[in-house]
Amino acid sequence: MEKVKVLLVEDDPNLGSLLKEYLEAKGYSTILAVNGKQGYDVFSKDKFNICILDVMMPIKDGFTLAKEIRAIDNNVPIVFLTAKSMKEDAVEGFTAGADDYITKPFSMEELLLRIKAILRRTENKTSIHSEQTEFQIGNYKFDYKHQTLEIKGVQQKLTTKEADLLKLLCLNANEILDRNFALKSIWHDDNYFSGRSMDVYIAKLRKYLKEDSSVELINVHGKGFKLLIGK
Amino acid sequence: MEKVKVLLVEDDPNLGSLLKEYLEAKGYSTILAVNGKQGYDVFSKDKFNICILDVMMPIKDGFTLAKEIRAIDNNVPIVFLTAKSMKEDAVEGFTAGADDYITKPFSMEELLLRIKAILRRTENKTSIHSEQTEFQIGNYKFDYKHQTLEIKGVQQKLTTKEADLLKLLCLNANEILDRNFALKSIWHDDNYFSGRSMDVYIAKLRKYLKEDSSVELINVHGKGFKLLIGK
DNA sequence: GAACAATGTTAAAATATGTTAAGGTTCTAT
DNA sequence: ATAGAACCTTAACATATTTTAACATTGTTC
Repeated sequence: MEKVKVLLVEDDPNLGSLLKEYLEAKGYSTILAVNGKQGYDVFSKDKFNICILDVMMPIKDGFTLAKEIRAIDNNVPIVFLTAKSMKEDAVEGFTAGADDYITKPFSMEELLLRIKAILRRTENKTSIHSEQTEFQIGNYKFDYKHQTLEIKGVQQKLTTKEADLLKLLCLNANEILDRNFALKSIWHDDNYFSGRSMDVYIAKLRKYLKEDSSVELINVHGKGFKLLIGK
Repeated sequence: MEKVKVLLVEDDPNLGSLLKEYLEAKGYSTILAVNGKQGYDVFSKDKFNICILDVMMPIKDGFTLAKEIRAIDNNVPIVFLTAKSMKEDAVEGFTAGADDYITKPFSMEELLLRIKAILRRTENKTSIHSEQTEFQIGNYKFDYKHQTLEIKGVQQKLTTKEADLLKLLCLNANEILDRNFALKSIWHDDNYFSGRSMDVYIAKLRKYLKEDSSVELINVHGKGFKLLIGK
């Protein structure tokens, strides 16, 4: 994972270096600029994952800077730090294309949490896959993303429902996958018919999985199913 | 543009209906649920653009509900309303996959602004209006603006519909492109015939994309399509 | 072990999607 | 304006996926 780069523009040197230090300690590569003009220069030369801008600054205020940044990059997340709590300011800030704003005083933890929330949202779109997508089931290799189950070089294509159910079973391997939990997760419903439908899929999965005798898909009466793997 | 759908879960009936009214007035289609359980039921039956959850509720609290919602939909934005201002709670909230949280008391305008910020962030990434115009699809290079798809120096000209659909798929690469969302975005209509038309285009795109075996355009039954890129 | 509930299993019914080609419609060059 | 090309929709038929039905088996309770 690449290090996240933060542009921090804050004219108060105490707060600025404090935040920079904190963010660095949390693993973010942070550049601190002390006014809007410098902030713009830095931004135009480098690429950042997120910008944190103080609103009230001499020379060039945060809103103006945000607009200039937007002109260069329409997508980079921008967070405002503002002492003002007035509605109008907030409106102006968001209009300028902000993704969030934090009113001073704030805790550094809160800032961090908001940064994380924003990054998660943006990164999720671009990173190939953050969730687990490949599973080893005995001698089988299950690729959830591609919906395939392979053993001895033979590949079985799975349907969406088959893959969903098998994934849940894998995530709960050697533990009970609760019947109702699975139904709600996949069928979004736990009525009688959905239940019977799931039972049908369990039967199908058992068929697929019988090439490896160390793998078993058993029922736990009244509770759910358990995928027993290996050993 | 389709109306934005908001799921609001708030146990205080006064605050709840006040917010609902306000959001409706602002043009958001809002469903109000009065507790976590009801919120879950509503969510599992319908599709929402954003969820606003009160944290402290009887029966099922907002954090628990958020986890359940995440199990169904890993992407829908979640905002917490919380009277608590403790760090720990905030941490737990964000861990549960929240995109923002607002501490009571808050102004309705602030809520609206935060909702807007989040929606802009999410929609821009996936909507046909995204500014992004060039995409790498395995060994293919797709130029949306010029409507071309190129591999090994061979250039295929795309029609408008082909390019639109491929762009939406790229913006949601490795994730599900919801069938109805795509239909509404490109065909401005989700009736039967538009759907069949889209299926025809999917088939055409599959033909174009079969030069690179690491690229797959698969169907997710009842949901939509997924463009799988790489590995 | 009788009665009921839960699960196993297979197949038919109902939906959804895949694909090709035939019809329309719109655009473009003359 | 009009023929031809390009594009989009609709039709028609094929296949895939999911749900429902039907009946068999297993487990639980008393």
